[in-house]
Amino acid sequence: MLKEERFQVILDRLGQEQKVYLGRLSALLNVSEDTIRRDIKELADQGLLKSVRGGAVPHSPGPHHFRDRMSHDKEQKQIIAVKALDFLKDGQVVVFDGGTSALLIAQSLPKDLHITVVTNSFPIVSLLEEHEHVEVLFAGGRLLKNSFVTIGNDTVQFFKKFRPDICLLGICSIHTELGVTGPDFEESEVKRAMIESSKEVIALATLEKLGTAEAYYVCPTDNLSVIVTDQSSDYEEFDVYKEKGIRMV
Amino acid sequence: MLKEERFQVILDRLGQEQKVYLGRLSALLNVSEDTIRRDIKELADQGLLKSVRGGAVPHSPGPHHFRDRMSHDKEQKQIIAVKALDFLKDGQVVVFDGGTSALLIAQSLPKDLHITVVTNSFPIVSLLEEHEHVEVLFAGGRLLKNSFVTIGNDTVQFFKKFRPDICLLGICSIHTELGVTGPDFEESEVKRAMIESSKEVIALATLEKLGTAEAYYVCPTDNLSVIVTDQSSDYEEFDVYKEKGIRMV
DNA sequence: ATTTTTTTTGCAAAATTATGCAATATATTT
DNA sequence: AAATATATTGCATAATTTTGCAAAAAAAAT
Repeated sequence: MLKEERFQVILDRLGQEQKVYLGRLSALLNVSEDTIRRDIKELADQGLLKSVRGGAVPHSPGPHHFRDRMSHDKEQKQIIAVKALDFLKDGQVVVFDGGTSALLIAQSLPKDLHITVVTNSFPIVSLLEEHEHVEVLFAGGRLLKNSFVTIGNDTVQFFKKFRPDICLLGICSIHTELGVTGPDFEESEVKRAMIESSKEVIALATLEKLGTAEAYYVCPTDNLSVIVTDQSSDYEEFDVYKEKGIRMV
Repeated sequence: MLKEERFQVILDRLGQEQKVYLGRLSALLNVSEDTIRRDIKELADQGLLKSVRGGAVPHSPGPHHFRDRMSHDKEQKQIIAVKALDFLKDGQVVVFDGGTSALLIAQSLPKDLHITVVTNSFPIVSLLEEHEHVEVLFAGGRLLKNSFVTIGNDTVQFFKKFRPDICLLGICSIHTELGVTGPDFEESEVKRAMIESSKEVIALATLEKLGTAEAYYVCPTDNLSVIVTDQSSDYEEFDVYKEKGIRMV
């Protein structure tokens, strides 16, 4: 029996059931479980299914939905979130960026904090639902379906109307020379507006973001007041920022 | 049994029930509560549900969980929603009011309709998440926590920027002499802005709303093009509107 | 403040998967 | 057709993950 035939059988079954087991397939096709396992691995590499312990399940395709990206760096980002909370005080007006870093901060926000939140992110609003003492100002604009933030000129103009105390800025890439950059033009525009209107910018960056750059320019590193990262140990790179008067946490 | 199968069971249950319990699931799936707890934790990390003490509740980090307390007139409003759908055509720019009437329309919206929606309501956006061909423009402003709409001057200004084809307007109270009125000043302001910018206004009113009035003025009846109600039988009151050139459905 | 319940954490047993290796089958070259 | 190279398969073993249990910690309830 050809390997391709087994592939077909496996995929057919997955088309009908929601799962396949190593043992069953092994018995059905008269090969060892190892073989089936290798088959599944190969199919998984092609993205045709998802290999799981004990078998396989249909691969849920589709481009990165908002929910998926959340799990990525979660530990590191959670660490960052906790550190960043120290900067928030009662009475402040705070901008929350649309990224997942800021989202985790919103998630950890104490219920008794009295602040005004300015944001363009629906998930943030959703999380702040229960916080009675948080006033929310939402930036209008065109809705970006996959990340649930608003963008465009309206959004930019909205941020320009305020003078918030703090901006919690999720960082895609940051580089000592090239400054802060991001992968999307319109989101970069919005970030820039947030930054320029705020008195103080707190950058939220996992270590892997440091020293990288992307296509669209957001702002120079000078605009940042604080960079919050997930590691306490010192890197040489930290010193470059410190010399610029940026506080590293 | 695959771990993924348990995941599926848990998520399925959450799709139907409002919550799931560790104990029940443990018994149902023949695994320890610890395992269920870990499953829930994993699903929670992916944002597929929210882990709570003793079990889990539905939750997406995207919108989705703006709880709609629209039990009141649901049947009548559903009737209205279906009727109102006839007015929506591909290519139109449509304003959705923040009320529950408009919400039900959004819920019944065909997936293949190509329209641009302008709204100040989070629940509307949440419902439109899956509609690929609907572009959403969201009005920024101050967030009203209990109804999840934005209000205030920013919201008003946002609507003034457009010239939508249709405005789907939920009606609190309408009176042949006094016009359309509502119970909240700021919401009235927003409604007025929606109405004034739109070419055509479709009023959504259950019968009990007819002939009543409230504290804050929204607009005269002249501004309405169509009134959609939940009864086909004719009332004398209908004729008054018809004489004014308003179509009754 | 105390009791009860639930969650977290460490740990060991069981199950699953990855890896190296030898045997077999398949393809390619001469 | 024979020889050689390449790929596939099954098995043993090592590494990893999952799972349930028990104790400690934390959170509600009283």
